Amino acid sequence: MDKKKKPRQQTLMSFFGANAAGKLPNASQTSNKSEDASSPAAPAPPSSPQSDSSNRKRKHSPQPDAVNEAKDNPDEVEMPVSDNDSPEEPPKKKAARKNNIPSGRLIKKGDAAKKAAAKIVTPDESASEAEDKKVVSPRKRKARNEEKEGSPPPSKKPNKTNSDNSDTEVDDSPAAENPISPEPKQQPSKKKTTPTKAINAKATGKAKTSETKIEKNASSSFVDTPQGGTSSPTSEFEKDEKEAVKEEKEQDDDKKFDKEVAKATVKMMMAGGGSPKKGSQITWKKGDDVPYAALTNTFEAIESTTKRLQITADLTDFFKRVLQLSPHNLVACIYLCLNRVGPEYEGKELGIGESILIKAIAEATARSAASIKSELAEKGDLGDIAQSSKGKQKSLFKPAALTVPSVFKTLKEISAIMGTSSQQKKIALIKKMLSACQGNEPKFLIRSLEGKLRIGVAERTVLPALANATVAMNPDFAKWSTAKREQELEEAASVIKQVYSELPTYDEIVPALLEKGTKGLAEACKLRPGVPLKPMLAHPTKAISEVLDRFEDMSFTCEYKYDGERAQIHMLEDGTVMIYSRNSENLSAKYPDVIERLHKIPKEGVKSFVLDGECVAWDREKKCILPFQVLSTRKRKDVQTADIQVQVCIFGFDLIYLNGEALTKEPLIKRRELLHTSFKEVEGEFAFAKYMDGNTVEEIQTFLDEAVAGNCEGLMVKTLEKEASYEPSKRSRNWLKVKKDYLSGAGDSLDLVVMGGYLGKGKRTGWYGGYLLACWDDDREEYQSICKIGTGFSEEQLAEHAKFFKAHIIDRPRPYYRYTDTPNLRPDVWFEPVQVWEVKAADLSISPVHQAAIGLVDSSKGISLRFPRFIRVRDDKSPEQATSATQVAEFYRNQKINSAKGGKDEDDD
DNA sequence: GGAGCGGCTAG
DNA sequence: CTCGCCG
DNA sequence: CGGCGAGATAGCCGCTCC
Repeated sequence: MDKKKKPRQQTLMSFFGANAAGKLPNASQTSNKSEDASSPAAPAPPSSPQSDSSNRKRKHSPQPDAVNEAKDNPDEVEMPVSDNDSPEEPPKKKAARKNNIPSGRLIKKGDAAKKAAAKIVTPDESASEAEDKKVVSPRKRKARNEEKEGSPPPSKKPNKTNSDNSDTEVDDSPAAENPISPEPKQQPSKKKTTPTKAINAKATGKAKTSETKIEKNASSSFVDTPQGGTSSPTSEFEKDEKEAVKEEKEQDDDKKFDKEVAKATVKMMMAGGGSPKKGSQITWKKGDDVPYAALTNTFEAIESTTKRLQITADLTDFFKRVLQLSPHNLVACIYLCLNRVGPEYEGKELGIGESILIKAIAEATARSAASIKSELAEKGDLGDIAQSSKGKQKSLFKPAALTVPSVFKTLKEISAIMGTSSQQKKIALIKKMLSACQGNEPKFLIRSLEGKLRIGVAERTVLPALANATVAMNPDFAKWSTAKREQELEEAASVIKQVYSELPTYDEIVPALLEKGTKGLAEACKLRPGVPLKPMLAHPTKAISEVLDRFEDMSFTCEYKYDGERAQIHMLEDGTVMIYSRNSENLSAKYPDVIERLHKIPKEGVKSFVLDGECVAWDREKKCILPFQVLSTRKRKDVQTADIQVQVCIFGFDLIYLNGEALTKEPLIKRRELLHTSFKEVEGEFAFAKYMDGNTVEEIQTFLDEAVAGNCEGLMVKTLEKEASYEPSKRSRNWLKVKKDYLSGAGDSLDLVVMGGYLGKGKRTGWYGGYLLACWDDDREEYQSICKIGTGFSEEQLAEHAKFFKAHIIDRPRPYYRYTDTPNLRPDVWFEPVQVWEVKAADLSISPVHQAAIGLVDSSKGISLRFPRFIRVRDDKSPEQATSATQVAEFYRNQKINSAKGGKDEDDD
């Protein structure tokens, strides 16, 4: 692991000639200096002949050996050091003074040192007031810590140690809450915005209470609950029964998990822990439509905790009430919980985004879109904004209260609107709903429209809750023993998950459930061609040894992992063919060519099937696989076979259904055999995924190398006999993937300069959620944007960065910042070029927007990074020591070469 | 006909 | 992808 | 330690608006 990281860094360092950069801040600093100074080629002022001539050389030599070149001019690359005396001056011009300046390194966690250093670097920016302000995480976890035992947050903020003060401190210096503020001028005012669960939890006291309840309950008595009915006093023999159940069957993990859930659920049901704040619970008349508020109150309760069992319990409780009073609303409730307007494969989407929503809220509340936008930057949640704005608006007459089906129906309507002025129509519908909203409804309505409920609920929570609720409706439930309840709950959860994974359609499952209960469900809802099932997914692994560990003495197989798009191909008895994506989206319109020629593939006697495979771009002339980027240029709608540019080949690797029989329970070895006996390959159209059943490291390594050489991403490793069924719900990650990245040094590592930041949303409110990074082009003397980055940070780092950059905000980009000024790319806040980050990326690609190494690989387009992630701050590097444009270009060319010939050779260096 | 946005893929 | 939380 | 949910990334196509 280290092994891979290290060499790469060394490579970079050697490019710069920066001796041992990164080891000892001080040492390296001085040595850099001395080396610079003593070097005869020392950069010298901007106009120095040296730098000029080297520039020229670079420009004229058509395709020089880039490595050598970089080595030739290490000083030039590392030369300029940031300094802010004259910010508009290109950095290079300041190079002459570099020896006097401690460079961008300054910033360490240590306080005093940092203050001093920061001052030197930015005498003009009033960094001072930022300094003493601690960074308080807006996150719930931290607030919880305070609340619970007052343990200090993970960040080593010095003045945070005293927990008792923390609350007061927060109140005292609200500005410190958010190390960043959207507009530097208008400092965040007193009002502390809390998008976080913690504060909610604190306010209601709920999360805590329920925790306690659970604890207490586990050990001793329980309380009667209005919902659960009167429960028999089981606590004494609870334990024995639990034991009994436990040893009964030590099956596979997933079952165990279900069991745990079941146990906990029983407890909570008995304790009434499932019902959020009784007072706020909304009831309605039997047979009426469920009030929307009943749902949003449930959401509110769920949002206030992160405990999964608690969430399940809350949801269960809600479903129970719906089952009791308005079962006909259940489907709509479920869809709203999942934030969907219908089954996935129908592909219905709202077609609403942030900007449209802002407009709608603005109109509905008579505010300006601009003011909403700036509030959004501050608060990070449109739902909250809608809610507070709404409060001010008192409507003259009250429209009828919203109900779950009415909201659901309107959402469906919205998703159906298309064509001219569709946006206006959508806005009108949203306004109408907003005006009928009360209480906490706007918050969740808006979040639903945004497509992000952000309360911690998804399929894997809804399904068990649904199961629990159904079981609890059993008239005998109250009479059952604890063990019986647990068992029933567990079984139900497992059945529902199983059924859902094969037929992911609530429209069918729920009615069947209502009619037959969980027992008859599996019989009623079966895998069926035409309805996409959840695909089996793979778990990433870092090493071949990890694979061997995991599968120990089970038989397994390795397959090529093709670089394309997952394709689940269905053929019905009547010959209809459909293709679905990994997310159950219907791709049939995208691949008419595949559908047309699919009849050639099945052998005699195959009447219906569901086949799992990968759809890959295919070069018919060279008969080879093309990269994903080529595939992605295919049209998606109304594709006519005649004008298809990118040809495609399907690589089949699994067979899930054949001639009326589901094969999901069969082991892979049998499914694979059936696949091979039921279908035949057609060159350039259909092939079986290449596989190898060997099980030694050497064999696998060789196979992996071959796969990579054949333009594949790596390998998939799957069990053949034991635990080898196709059951996504059971263990959705029972397959492993080994990526080539691992082989070839885990991608490229670059050192990049931070140019600007984007305000975070949701749980990143108050910090920068992402940053714009650049490389340094010394020919053009400018920083060129290369990617945005938003991942790889811990929360602590997020806080540190925000605090650090606050002292380096500038009101407009430096003239030597090169980027494309699109709204998407333009940072919310610009920074001085003061810090270098090490960033890792999977790939480099020609970018339509980024500017790195422009003119070096493509005359008008720059290069960007794919999947960049933050590794660490490079305090030992000044911004002009960042990876240079030439190096970026070189990386880009290098990867092409490597992928062309198999990538194994550049492991080290 | 281009900009902006939404929605999908990928990891 | 990464992270943090939960069980 | 694995499952899950949430927040990020690049890049492409398609629809709407201007």
